[in-house]
Amino acid sequence: MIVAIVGPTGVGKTKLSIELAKKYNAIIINADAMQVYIGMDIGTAKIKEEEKEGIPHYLFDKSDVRDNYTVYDYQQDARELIEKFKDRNIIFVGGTGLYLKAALYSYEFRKEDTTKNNYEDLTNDEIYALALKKDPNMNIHKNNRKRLVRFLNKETENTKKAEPLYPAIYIGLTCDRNVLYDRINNRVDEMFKEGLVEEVKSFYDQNINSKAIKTAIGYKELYQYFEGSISLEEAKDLIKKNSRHYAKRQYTWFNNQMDITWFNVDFKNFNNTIKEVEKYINERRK
RNA sequence: GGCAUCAUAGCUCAGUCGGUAGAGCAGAGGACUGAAAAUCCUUGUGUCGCUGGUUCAAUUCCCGCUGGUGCCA
Repeated sequence: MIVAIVGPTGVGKTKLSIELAKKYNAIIINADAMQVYIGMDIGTAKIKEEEKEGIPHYLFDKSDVRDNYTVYDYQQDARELIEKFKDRNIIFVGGTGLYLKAALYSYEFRKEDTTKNNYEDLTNDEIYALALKKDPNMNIHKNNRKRLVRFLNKETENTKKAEPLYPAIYIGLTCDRNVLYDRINNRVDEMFKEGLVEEVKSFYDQNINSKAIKTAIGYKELYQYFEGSISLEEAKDLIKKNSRHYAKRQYTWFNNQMDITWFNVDFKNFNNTIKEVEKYINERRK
């Protein structure tokens, strides 16, 4: 059985994953694009060693921060684990919808041009025109330069709609939007107390400017602070804001890209939530 | 106390030489096949502080009131 626990940042996915893993004697596989990196701990709210309660965790701390770990790598690694543990219960936990879909749905990544032309000297309109020339049905917006360039560098694109490849039970954790935003804000304050600034500073001092650092919320903003372009307070507020925006995008993905069953989290009595989810899983696996 | 100045969307503020208003941020919705915590798209009606006056018509001009800010006492 494969269970995937999804939802926005800060709803309690990690906690639920441990409880369910204990009940179903499952292993846990990370489905979070940033928790794969070694050393990015506080800022990614990664589970601590003592919280794992002896349950095997995979694809956490998988890559060096300096390396570019991509969806493609994730798909390979995740599917390898699915095969390896096909006789066991597997729980995916994480908020990166694309990673989950790449692992569990029929995503096929096609070969890309390795010369990596980034079309730097072309305007958005010119790149857009090139993409349309390549495929008139292409529907990437002309301002989405990053995706247009990627599209142009690909030999072909798989246009088939992605179907579920590995049967899985999708559990979505959610709560009232205002409650979630409060939780996110408070969690950022907690991260600062736990030493987020020091964690990020050590990367900064090592002169690391990798994709992971430039991408991850909590890291990119503190880099701006170290570089002197914003104050520490501003960095903190930015982290909160970006986390809120991120949570919203996660909802958009999970609501529209995957077939999720949502559960409202009872923060006062988390056991209620666990029981509700467990009941649902037991019904579904019959 | 006197003089000046401000009061407009949740916030910061534009603006209307008088015809009931618009940006940024916040918020909301959406897209998504090798950077995904990324990248990109769509979305702004609110007693224009309160009361009265002038006017066909006032958020806009005028009197007063209330509150904020600054300067002078």
